[in-house]
Amino acid sequence: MTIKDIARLAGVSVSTVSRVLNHHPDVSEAIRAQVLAVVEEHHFIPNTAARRLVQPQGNTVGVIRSGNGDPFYAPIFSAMEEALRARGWRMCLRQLHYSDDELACAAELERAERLRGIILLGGRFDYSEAMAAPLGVPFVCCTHRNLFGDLSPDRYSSVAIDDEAAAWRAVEVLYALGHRSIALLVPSRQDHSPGELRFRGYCRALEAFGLPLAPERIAVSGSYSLADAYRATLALIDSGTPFTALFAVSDLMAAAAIRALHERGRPVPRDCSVIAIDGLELTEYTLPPLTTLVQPAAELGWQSVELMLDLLDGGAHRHILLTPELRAGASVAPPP
Amino acid sequence: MTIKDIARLAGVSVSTVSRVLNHHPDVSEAIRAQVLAVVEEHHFIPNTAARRLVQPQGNTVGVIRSGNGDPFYAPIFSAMEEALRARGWRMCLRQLHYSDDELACAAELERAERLRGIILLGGRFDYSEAMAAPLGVPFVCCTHRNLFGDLSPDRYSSVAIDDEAAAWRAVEVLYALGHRSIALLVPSRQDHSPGELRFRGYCRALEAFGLPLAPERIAVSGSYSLADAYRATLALIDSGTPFTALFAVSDLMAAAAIRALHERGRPVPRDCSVIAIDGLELTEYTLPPLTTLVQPAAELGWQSVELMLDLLDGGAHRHILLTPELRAGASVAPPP
DNA sequence: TTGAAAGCGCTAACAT
DNA sequence: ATGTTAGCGCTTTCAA
Repeated sequence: MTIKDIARLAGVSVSTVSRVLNHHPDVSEAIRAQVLAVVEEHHFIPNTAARRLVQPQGNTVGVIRSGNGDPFYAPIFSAMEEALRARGWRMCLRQLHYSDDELACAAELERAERLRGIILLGGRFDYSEAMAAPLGVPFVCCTHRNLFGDLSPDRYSSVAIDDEAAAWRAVEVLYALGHRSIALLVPSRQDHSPGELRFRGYCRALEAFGLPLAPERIAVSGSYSLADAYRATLALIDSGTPFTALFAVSDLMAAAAIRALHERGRPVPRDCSVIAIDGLELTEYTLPPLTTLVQPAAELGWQSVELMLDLLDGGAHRHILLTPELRAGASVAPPP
Repeated sequence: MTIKDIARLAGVSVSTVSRVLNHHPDVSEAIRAQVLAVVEEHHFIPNTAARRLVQPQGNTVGVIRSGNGDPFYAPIFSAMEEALRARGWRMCLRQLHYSDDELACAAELERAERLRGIILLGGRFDYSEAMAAPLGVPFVCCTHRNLFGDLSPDRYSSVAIDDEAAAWRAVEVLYALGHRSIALLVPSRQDHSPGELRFRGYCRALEAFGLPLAPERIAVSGSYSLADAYRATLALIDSGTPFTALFAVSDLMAAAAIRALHERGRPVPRDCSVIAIDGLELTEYTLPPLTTLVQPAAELGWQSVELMLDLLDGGAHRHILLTPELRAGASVAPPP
């Protein structure tokens, strides 16, 4: 079933069918109805491949999802998919692991699927001009910015929270409660990921509050995984370093940390407070409910689509910084 | 950049370039190398739209993801995406909410994207012949089977766990510990979702163990959401109905139930045991770590791809039943 | 082993 | 307002 068949059945030419299908105004109402009737009757849907072949501009946006497996990205991704579809755009997805090169993948996808633009969800912070060079279409970073590479800010767009500021706020909450020995749980001090920025925010906050930065109070887990966070927290506790509060850079890591603390006889928040950043829905129902800075997931998703469509419409690159909201759980309290 | 350009640059004809690109054997090594050199040099990737237009058979499998938002599906989906890509297939994704009609969406997607097959992730259990009729390509259901509709089993394939048996096992674990008043937390008794099957398994198990089926011990939450599960559990507790254990039909619901129990002064597992089905990674790190029947997520994902490719290869429809594994957490104990 | 040419289904000039 | 027709980039007969 092609438009040729529809044309024949409706007693019109293919171009008329094409016009009807593409909502062109210059078709008489009578003919339009006539054609649509046949289309409906046969459940006809035009061949997308042919359409894309002939239309220089497609309507597909690529989404590269890095750090796959992290539940934090799920609602952001869903929001993106919905926003894209609502605006009449197709999405082409590629899921990557943290170690994969998302920019190389993006370039490949762009050419293979004739993408109009690319949204990078959860990528890295260290793009160079050279890495971005193969990309022929605009791209927007969601949940990250290029803070470490030399790629100019007017070469890409982004939506993210201010990780450093968020970390500062987390530490501030603990400080305001009276904590002076605040430990940190982070995957790495210098992996150019959000963790590094949150580590920075932690350092700056301590400094601002006149607290010493004690390296022995920093648990480096090596990854964002629950298992690694759990192990690193146990090691921190077992090292004997005193601390009355812990700032975990992600909800997931905080959950693992709380279990570790509990198992070493340090109930949260009575013996130790825990705060984090991300705001998974589930951690609102854990014991204790986690106090955390919630990232506006849905907004991150649709803002990145908004940014993309604006770009495709000739708009300039922009960088949006969203503010996380403190979700008061029950994992923080004054020091014992 | 098209194969025409490549042909010109390599000093050969377009058909030769096409042959090289498609790994046809009848090309001399010299020419092949010559062409590949030009292809490499220009990072040429053939236009997929043109390719798909001309090839009667595409290489795209559609994935319809229902019940979007449930974190349980995430690892299954990732496994699918990876399996598909590893075998050289493209994936076209559509995310749906529980209320959407996945079969109608599938039919539309099939024609718009020229799909070869469709995988339904997390759909319903009540397909009729009429609903499946518009589908012109084979489909496989992942995590569900058609237990309520009249669609014949040889019209589709499936991979899932035996929900009823899993529920039975969950109840059995509680029974073996000595529990005789076992409550149930379920979204609905008759929504044709996995919950209904697990409800059935619960009923059958009680019957087999000679335990009465007390309707007042069944908390119906209305949905799979944390918030609803939390409310329903509070209502169950507040109703005064005695119970020493609770079987929640999903991990997520169990987490919410544990918090509710805790807040009403019934610590888990000392005062009340809780068991569930699904096996989210996170619930292994909650307090207490959840005892649950873990669904083999990765296997569900790649088995559904396996089934699909087998079907596309002329194979017959099959129905695979996987067995969940008991993950011993710390949320169950003998009754107080 | 290689090349020439037809045609996949569609859109968009251009004609009428 | 409607029809005719030339491609879009590719694969695949069919010839050489």
